[in-house]
Amino acid sequence: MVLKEISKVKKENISKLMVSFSDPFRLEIIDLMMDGEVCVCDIMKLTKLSQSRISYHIKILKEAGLISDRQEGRWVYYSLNKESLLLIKEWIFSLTDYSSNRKRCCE
Amino acid sequence: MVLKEISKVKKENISKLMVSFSDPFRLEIIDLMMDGEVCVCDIMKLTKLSQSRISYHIKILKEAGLISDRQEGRWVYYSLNKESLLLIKEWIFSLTDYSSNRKRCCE
DNA sequence: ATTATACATCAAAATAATTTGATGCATCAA
DNA sequence: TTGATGCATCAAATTATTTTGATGTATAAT
Repeated sequence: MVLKEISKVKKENISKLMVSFSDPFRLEIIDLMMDGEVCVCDIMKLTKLSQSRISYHIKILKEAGLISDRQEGRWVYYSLNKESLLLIKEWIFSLTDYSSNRKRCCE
Repeated sequence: MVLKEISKVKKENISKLMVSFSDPFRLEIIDLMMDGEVCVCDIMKLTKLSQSRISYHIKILKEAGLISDRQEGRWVYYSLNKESLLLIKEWIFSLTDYSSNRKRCCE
């Protein structure tokens, strides 16, 4: 699969996912989620970011489809979304596998 | 490998790479490079972006270490940098493979 | 009922990224 | 050596993102 063969919808998904990866604090949050579900309060304890700041970044991640949430009482648990991760993986593969047939331009 | 086990230097590289992926025009440029080397003039023809605008995005990609350049006369040819792609690949793997040992938080 | 907790959302302020148009610097052709 | 081409770089203007602090909503404990 080559990037340009990816459907427009998928491309937009990938674009949003990449934007969601482009902030260091979001990378930190993603990092935390690799150990399993976390709630905002956990992230507050572990990162010292303010609550609304975390909620903001969570929203970006959610809108990119990267994370899912699950409410339990007053808590909302967030976790990484496998499908999105696979989409990214697929895309990265298309990037890394491209270059067997590279050619010189302007010829 | 887990994200938090990645060295600080690598993390910063990944962060820069992700930022470099976070713009739709840069994704387009990357897309073009998947067919092989391109010069700015090629990108101009193929995308209708202005020259300085392309140079700006090229600079971001270059500073992230994602692309390499090669000058030939008046032309500068850009191409994707395999090593960076592998770094990303490694990172994505750590993300997708994490979740076998997920646990509930706050326990 | 009242109060506290967990989180979302909002508007304003602060900060950062992008675009534009101009200028500069090599390289090359005439 | 003059003029054209390919590209980099710059400052200013534009646009987008992030942060902050306040307020709102739902849940749950007292």
